[in-house]
Amino acid sequence: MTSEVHDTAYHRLRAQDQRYTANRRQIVDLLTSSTNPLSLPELLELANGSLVQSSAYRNLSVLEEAGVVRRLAVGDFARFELAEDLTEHHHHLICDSCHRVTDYRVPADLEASLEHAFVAIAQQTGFRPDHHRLDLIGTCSECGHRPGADTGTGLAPA
Amino acid sequence: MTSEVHDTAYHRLRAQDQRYTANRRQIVDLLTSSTNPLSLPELLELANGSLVQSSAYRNLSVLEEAGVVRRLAVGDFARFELAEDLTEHHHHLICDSCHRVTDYRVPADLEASLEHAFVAIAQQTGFRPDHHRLDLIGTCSECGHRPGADTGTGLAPA
DNA sequence: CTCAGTGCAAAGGATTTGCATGCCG
DNA sequence: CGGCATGCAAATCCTTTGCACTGAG
Repeated sequence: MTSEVHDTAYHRLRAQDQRYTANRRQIVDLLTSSTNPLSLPELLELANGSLVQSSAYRNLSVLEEAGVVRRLAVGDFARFELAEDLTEHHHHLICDSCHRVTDYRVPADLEASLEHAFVAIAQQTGFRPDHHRLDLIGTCSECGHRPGADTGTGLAPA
Repeated sequence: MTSEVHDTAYHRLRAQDQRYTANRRQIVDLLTSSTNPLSLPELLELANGSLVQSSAYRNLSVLEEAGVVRRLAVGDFARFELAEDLTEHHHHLICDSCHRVTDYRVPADLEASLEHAFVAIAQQTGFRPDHHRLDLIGTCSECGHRPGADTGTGLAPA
């Protein structure tokens, strides 16, 4: 399954005349093993010094353009996760306090109702939807206990 | 209706020992008359030189804390709109190309289904939802005609 | 008078880019 | 070999902050 992700990543990069280098592979690995979207500092920390900021940003851009990675804008900085077709369709719980993001899913019939509504929207407005986003914004269970927690970097509090 | 918004804004600021100054009033005016969330450059442009960047940011922060304005993170920069209880509940069509945002609404029964699902999520995860966000990401009708359009600033192309 | 609000300029922080070097194909 | 990927450092862009000044109560 994870090798399948690498396989897909490889082919999508190839399709854009890009290489699937060790650095890019490691980024995909880290995103694959994480249960939720990662900020760049988090990614660098998980890589334990083997990734460099600027190259990581560059590689994330390449991966994003190849459709392997998706970039999210949460709070003041970006978070990255695998493209949806490499994971299961899911949505995000976003904590207003610590800016951490957790995945969740809704029942299939609700997703179906949403899709149905989007078709109507598209027809009415001429907007061509690519995907949707159903985020819940609030306070995560952890910050519920520690009011005011906010690390700024998106890293776990010390 | 618009004077009602000012009235509410006034009282919410007062509740935080803040004044409802001419600058703040103008920001609320501009947000009220716009049909969609505005970036800061857009706001300044609409104000035609009568607003200053740093003060506008500061006032938007004050208005946000008072619950008059909501800040969105779209793409690389922030966009601002009136708080939801000063408008109707709505969602956003976000154009991947020009980063412009348009409001839309879904049927009430679908909103009800969503709320229902969120209650379940909250119980399962301990996450305490404040509000939700149902964005459609794709290409707006305008960019569908002009592929690749992206002004960077969120301002309309020249 | 006093203190919050304002404008200007400088600082800050996330992200991007220029450039010389290293390595894959 | 040739060109893309990499790392470092400097630059960029949005946003925030420091500071002196102004105006309302």
